[in-house]
Amino acid sequence: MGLSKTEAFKASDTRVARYAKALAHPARVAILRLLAGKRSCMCGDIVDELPLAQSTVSQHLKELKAAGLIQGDITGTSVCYCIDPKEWAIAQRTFTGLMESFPGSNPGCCAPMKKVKQ
Amino acid sequence: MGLSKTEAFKASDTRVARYAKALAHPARVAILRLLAGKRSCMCGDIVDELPLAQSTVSQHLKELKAAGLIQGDITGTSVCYCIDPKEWAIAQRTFTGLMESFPGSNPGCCAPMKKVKQ
DNA sequence: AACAATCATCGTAATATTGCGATCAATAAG
DNA sequence: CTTATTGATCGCAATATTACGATGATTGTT
Repeated sequence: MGLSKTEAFKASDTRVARYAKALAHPARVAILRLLAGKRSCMCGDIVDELPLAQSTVSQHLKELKAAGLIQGDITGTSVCYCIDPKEWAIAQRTFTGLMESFPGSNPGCCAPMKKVKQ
Repeated sequence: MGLSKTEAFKASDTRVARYAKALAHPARVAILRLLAGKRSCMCGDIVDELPLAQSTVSQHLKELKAAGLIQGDITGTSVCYCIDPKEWAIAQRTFTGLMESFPGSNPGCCAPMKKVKQ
């Protein structure tokens, strides 16, 4: 079906998935790194840095914006995109919250016998 | 086209995207939380906990395994899945590495004038 | 050997994503 | 007013994802 049954899961899991989806493409990660590093970036500069067409980059920016991670302000004919610090902090906590829920080691788990093939 | 031009991006960005993709579905996040919490989990238990068919869960497990985040060991007729501590630590560093690349605030960026519509 | 249980895989359908060119809207420049 | 420039949006094509039922393979049980 292709339709994620998002409603049927816990809100906390859905939130992780939402942020993760925003990071699930190298182009979007690259964009975020550009914005995080330069702390300000014109849309045109981003397009120049990536091996993608302008329309494609615009779409990725749209997704990052939908996820709340970035915001864009119009300055004349160009647009300045930058990271939304508040949302970024939430995303950071969201990821560390998941990652730290694992104690760090798995003592008695999965006695190392035969690995499943798959 | 639908084919991610993965080759054209930096390896570090692709790595983030790979882990993020594994977390980009609530069901997979839920699975990881189950494994992280119980520190050992039979496949059957996971299926019982999720509102998805067995074959669908199996597919999600396959993706998590492909991402390296979990491993599965056969015990008789059932399979014990658990988190791969080593890979999990790498993923953790990968995410925090990205998230911390942002200083935390955006002083002079994007003078708050008109927000872009989109 | 026959049967049940567990889980992977296959086939299929519905939907989402990725990417591009073309076009549109808005502002700036002449 | 006309023309660039910038960036969003539309429409399309190719591919990926999500989900399920059916089927297979493996192991345990009778």
